[in-house]
Amino acid sequence: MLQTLHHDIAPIWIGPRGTEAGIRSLRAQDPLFFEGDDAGSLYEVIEGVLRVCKVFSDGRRQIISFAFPGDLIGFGQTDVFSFDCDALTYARVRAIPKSSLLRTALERSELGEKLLAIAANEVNSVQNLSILLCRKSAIERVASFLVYLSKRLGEEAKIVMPMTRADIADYLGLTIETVSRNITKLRGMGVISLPGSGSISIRDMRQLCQIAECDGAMH
Amino acid sequence: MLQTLHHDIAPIWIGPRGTEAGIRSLRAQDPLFFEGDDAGSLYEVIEGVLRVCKVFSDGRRQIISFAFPGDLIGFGQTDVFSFDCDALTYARVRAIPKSSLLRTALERSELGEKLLAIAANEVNSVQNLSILLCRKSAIERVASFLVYLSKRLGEEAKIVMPMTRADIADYLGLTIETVSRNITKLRGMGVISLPGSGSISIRDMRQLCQIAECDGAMH
DNA sequence: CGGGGCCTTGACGGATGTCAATCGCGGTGG
DNA sequence: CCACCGCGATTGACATCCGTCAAGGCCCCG
Repeated sequence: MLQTLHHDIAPIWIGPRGTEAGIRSLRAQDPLFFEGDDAGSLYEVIEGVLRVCKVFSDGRRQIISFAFPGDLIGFGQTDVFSFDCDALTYARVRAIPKSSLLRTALERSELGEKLLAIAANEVNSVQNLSILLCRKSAIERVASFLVYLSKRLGEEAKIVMPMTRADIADYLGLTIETVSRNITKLRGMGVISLPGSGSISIRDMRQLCQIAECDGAMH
Repeated sequence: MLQTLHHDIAPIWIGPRGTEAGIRSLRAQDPLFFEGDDAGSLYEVIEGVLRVCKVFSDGRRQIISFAFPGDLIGFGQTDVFSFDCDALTYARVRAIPKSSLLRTALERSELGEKLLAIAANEVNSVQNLSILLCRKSAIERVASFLVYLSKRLGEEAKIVMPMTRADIADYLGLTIETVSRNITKLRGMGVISLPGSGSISIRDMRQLCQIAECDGAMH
């Protein structure tokens, strides 16, 4: 399911570990790159949350993924990026030149397998997102998203939301209003509460998972 | 968009080219493997069309991809397959043991790049499918699918459909009825015609692409 | 000629999108 | 300190698209 996106893939980048080489700091709303930029590097998120999205000529926007610490951005992009990326919060990322990535992978055979594992993970993530987008109702999507977000942010009861309703909507393939209505509905069911602006508390994770259909079948 | 799925990636598998080693022949409806089977090999399609799909406990089915000659099935699967695969038509596939894949990739550095390119392609395919599933109306999806199918089957005017309406529906995230209605609508618009059972002629590819929103933004 | 898939077509209902009004909160300036 | 403003979120009314259910047609094959 959604909450399995990008899990448990350890960073494999050997490079200049202790140094600050290739580190970029971003404030909230700062762009990391735009669609069409040269994709000579990929990025490993060190801190913060970033947003990867594709904007269409008619204004429609699809958020492809949110990237949390440990995630890779831009893996599998060939010559130029096919999407935009910007920071939702203060964030730090490490740039990984693609050349060094390939060289490292070739020098150390066990890394080749990790590369394949990352590719597999990437593919699985997007497949799971597809299934979510095409087979789940609005409330199931919202519940799935909250479960996913909780896992990615450390399983704490109170989630400080790094993204707006519009971001959630564009990720889940819904409208702002539908997201809002279903968050309200979940609150009415006692599954979550909204302790203050920009945060959500999960009061009944078990039930939230049931609504999200986190049952065995989904992976 | 859709029609860019799996394009222009040449087979990289060196192995016993001229021989018949690892070749499997399938009749229509024959399974290639099931979810949970050992994923020790992936498969390159030589001839025919196969269907990759995931069946859920509640009976819902999501077709993840159709595989045409030149396509790879099972790339990125780790220990066991996470989906079923069967043949829609008579088909031949070449089994590629994963061990030989990794070894080959490591021995020849240019293949590492091809592996990355394949991974990139795979990720892009699924991303495009996500966008289709979550941002397009039914008629846009059907039109996209027909454009995609046409490209994959050699751009001939008359398409002999290898799959049923149910397959199309489960690929596009629609119902059989909605697919049927929109095919009828496209016929009414003069964009396609149905010369006989199991085939479709594209009469106005330009307009079909417009309906599919094959405009520049989509890839 | 009859049967069984598969496909098409119609009627209807419900979930979600659209449009619009309002709320709540934080920032800013008087 | 308070009033105002602006943005995001919420809520409501309504429209629309698509799914559901049901009937019938087409075609292949026995």
